[in-house]
Amino acid sequence: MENLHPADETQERILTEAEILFAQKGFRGVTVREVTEAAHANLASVNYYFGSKQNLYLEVFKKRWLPRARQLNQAFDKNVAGAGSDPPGIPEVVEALARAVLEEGVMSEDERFRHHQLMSRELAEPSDAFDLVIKEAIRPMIEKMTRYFGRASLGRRTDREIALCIFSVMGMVLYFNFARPLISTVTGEPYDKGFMARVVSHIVDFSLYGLLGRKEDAPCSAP
Amino acid sequence: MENLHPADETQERILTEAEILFAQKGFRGVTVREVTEAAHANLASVNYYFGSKQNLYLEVFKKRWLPRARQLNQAFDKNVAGAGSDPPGIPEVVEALARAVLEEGVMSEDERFRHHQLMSRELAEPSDAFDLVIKEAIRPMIEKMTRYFGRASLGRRTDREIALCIFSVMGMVLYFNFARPLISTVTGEPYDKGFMARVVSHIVDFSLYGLLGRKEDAPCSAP
DNA sequence: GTCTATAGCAGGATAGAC
DNA sequence: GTCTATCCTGCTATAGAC
Repeated sequence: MENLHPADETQERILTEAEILFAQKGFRGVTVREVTEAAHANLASVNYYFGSKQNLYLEVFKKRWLPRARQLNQAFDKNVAGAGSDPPGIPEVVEALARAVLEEGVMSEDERFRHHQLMSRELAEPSDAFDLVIKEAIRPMIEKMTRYFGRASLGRRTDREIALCIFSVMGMVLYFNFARPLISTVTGEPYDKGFMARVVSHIVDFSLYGLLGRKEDAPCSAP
Repeated sequence: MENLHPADETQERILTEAEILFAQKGFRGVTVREVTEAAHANLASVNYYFGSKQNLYLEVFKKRWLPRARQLNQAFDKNVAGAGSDPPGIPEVVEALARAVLEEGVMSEDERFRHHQLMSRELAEPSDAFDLVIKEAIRPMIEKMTRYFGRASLGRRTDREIALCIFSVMGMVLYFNFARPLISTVTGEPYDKGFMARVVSHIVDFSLYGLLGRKEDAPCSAP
């Protein structure tokens, strides 16, 4: 007779629920009991499949986070290529990035939110997964953008200045994710699709022209 | 005979060490044992003076975080006033903000770092202290900046767009603090005074002119 | 006010039946 | 592979001696 929950499916369910909970409350904030209950699995299953809670956390990054990071990376490439201009200019690259990272595309709004939450936690308080995040996802992305920006000869900026610019853009992007409680409290607006769309075009506009140096009659967010 | 550790001093020591630890590891990551040991106080003293761990956390915000937030706020005002121009322009306001928040002034580098760490944690995962942070520190600051920016008639931006701009600047500022592990790993540079000075001028420049609209070639609104 | 001792509980991990 | 029962550690909070 077949089992109701075959092994590999149980593993998958645990990974799924673990990721949701780790993103919400961080490693320390989550208990193994919580995870297994959410996954409708037995308390012992985490240790059976993953050896320890710590290793489950790492596996969430290896099996779930990393593939999505690569998806985003590909979406970015596709967006840049889709913009047409060759070589792509700064506006095209920045918009491609913001779209890939913030807009509903390959993954759902919730999934993307979790993705950034998990990453933000690692960036602020590194653990086992930090190296993996840096080496496999962030550094390649930064190198790619440095090449784009360098090729477009970004003002007379040095590589070091370009790195600061990239961090600034990343900072805005992540901030609009992790500070959601602040932002919706202060603006009084719901964090919905419409708001996100305004955030994306704001970030593009702000990154390109800042507060003062706007293109005449700039695009910015409409309503 | 006088006591070696009078009551009020013990309270103060506990607050001091608690703040350091909460900033480093968050509420859940810190144990009462850790705090009392660091403060050279008894395990029972946290409950004696503060009632509970949760309330100790809240008191750290009331007694330590808030006064410093007000100091930063005053430093900001002073910087704006010191810039001379009346009414102050956008560049003056942005620079005054970045200086107040990032540069070594009223408080030490470590102290400022802790301050932002504590705040970032609340912004991402609100607890009891969230309302206090918003009402007493962030909202007043945002309102003040909205007035400055509005008075300087920032392009033809609406209040809603101005709010997004303010969040963007805040996002960069906080990101350069909380993502230190990432930034020093990727740049390979130490997070010292020299680096921070470059970060401040980068943030000012980036906020004002973005990637493209630099001073020399893109005057649109009045400086 | 300070300290020791401990109650009382939650958590991660494991042994062993099925 | 799955599940129950349990061990053991480490936590917050408190009682009560000094």
